[in-house]
Amino acid sequence: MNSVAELQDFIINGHKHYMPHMSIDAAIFGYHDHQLKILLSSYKALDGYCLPGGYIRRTETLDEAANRIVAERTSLTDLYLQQYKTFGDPDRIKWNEMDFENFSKKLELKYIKDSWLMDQTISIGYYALTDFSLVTPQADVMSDFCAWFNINEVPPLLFDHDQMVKDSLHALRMQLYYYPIAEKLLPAKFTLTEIHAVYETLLDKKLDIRNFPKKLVFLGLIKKLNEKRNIGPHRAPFLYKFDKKKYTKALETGTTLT
Amino acid sequence: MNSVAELQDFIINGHKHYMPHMSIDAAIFGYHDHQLKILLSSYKALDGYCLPGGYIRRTETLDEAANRIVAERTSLTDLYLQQYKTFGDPDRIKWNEMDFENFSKKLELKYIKDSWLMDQTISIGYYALTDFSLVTPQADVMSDFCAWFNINEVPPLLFDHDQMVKDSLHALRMQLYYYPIAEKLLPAKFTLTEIHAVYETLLDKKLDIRNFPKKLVFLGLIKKLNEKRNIGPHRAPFLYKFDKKKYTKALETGTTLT
DNA sequence: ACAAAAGTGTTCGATCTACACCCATGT
DNA sequence: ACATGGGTGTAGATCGAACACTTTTGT
Repeated sequence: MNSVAELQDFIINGHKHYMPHMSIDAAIFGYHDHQLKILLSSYKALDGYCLPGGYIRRTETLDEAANRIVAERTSLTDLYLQQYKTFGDPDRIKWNEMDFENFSKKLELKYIKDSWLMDQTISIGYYALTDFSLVTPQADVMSDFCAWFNINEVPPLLFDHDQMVKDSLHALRMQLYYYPIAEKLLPAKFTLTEIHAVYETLLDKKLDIRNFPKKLVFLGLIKKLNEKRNIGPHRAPFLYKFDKKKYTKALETGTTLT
Repeated sequence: MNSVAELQDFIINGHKHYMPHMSIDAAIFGYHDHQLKILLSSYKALDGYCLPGGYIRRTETLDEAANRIVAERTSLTDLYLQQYKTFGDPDRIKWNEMDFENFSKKLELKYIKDSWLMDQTISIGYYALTDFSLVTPQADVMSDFCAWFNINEVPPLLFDHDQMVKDSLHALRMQLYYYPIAEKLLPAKFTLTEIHAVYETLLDKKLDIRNFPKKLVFLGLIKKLNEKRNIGPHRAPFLYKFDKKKYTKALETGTTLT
């Protein structure tokens, strides 16, 4: 949805193609080089930031919808995506935070107030995980802007999105103990130092540098390759890769990792 | 909702008071004396069983709605209740399984086909846990009947409810390792044998009779009382109770229990 | 030779598992 | 005294946590 005309049509007729009263909000986490970020957007004439979201097409599964919504902002598909909780407090959206008139004026739209979009909405929370260096955040007609924020510098968000960030981050960290999620954040071949940094950053705690690889190799999740990477004036580190079979099996059954 | 007139009004005007396109389905698990059961209902003129469900009032939170829905079937409030997953496949409800004409005729209703109820619906899955001996299952105008089924004798269910049972049971068992859920299934004072049976039955596996109490007492979750129960011609077992403080704290933070 | 990062092994304590016999009570 | 279910302790294995020095490489 990129033109104002399309948006106008969406506002009037969207409920024929999308499920009304229902949205998906995505906490998209991005890792790169010891940093954990989250993608926030701001809407035209709304004062503040929120998680990117969208609606569910009547022909889509929830996972498909979440994938599409995330792809619209990141241009990436196939990143790690998980439903974690559904939010439905009747007062989760504070309508005084929405400035319809301003919004409509800014975009030269009509019918905002009576639109299906303005009814009470329950939101399905998804989180996604990707390498933020691969992503150029995309705004669209409704959003002023869309950008990565450092996880420790997230401003207070609109609606119940503070809660969503908190819950999604908690879910992500819990899952990290059971599922080898890190695969999507690393190149096909990576060093021990790199994967170690991923875990430390996502969990926001120190992991013993000597015990950590033991566990991963013991579990069979990663395999040492007979290659090294040249990194300048230092000892060349060995490269590792995920064992695809063990990895996908672990995604199903779960493994523990401290 | 107990009269046909109320139901008729609900079918026509319900969307003013309830969120349309959205329902809650509850997997209500009941434990008693080594048995695990689940509450199923069947709808008039629908061929088969399904999980009890309901709609969300526009003034309710999701948890409140789930509580109400569960209370309508069990007459109990305040049982252990958890949201575990939201289901939204566009084909999750096979409309050929719904026999509107038959249903309408049976209840002498009009307007079924055009009702808000007949649109595509996303369902929020909750599970609940209670002592089934405390519950007399309640049917209502829409349901023929509502009864406890042994968990191993659940017939194939309508819609995507087989998946719901599977997922909810999995969620329940996972949570049982982290949260001392059993409290709601036992009298205030209980014996080690009783709580042991609860865990073995819910997890469907053997737990060492000697190691099990060690863990619980070590964690401080339960406390030995200076009372015994008279159980006839055998040694009288000591009674235990949950340590409320530790218990509620564990509900927040989680504990592990193997 | 030195600076920078990689890589590696052992010990200790905690925890988990497995396992079998004696105890208390009522009839 | 006996039948029934209640209750307890220990040893071995496994797992996780803590910890510091040597190796490699390019300049």
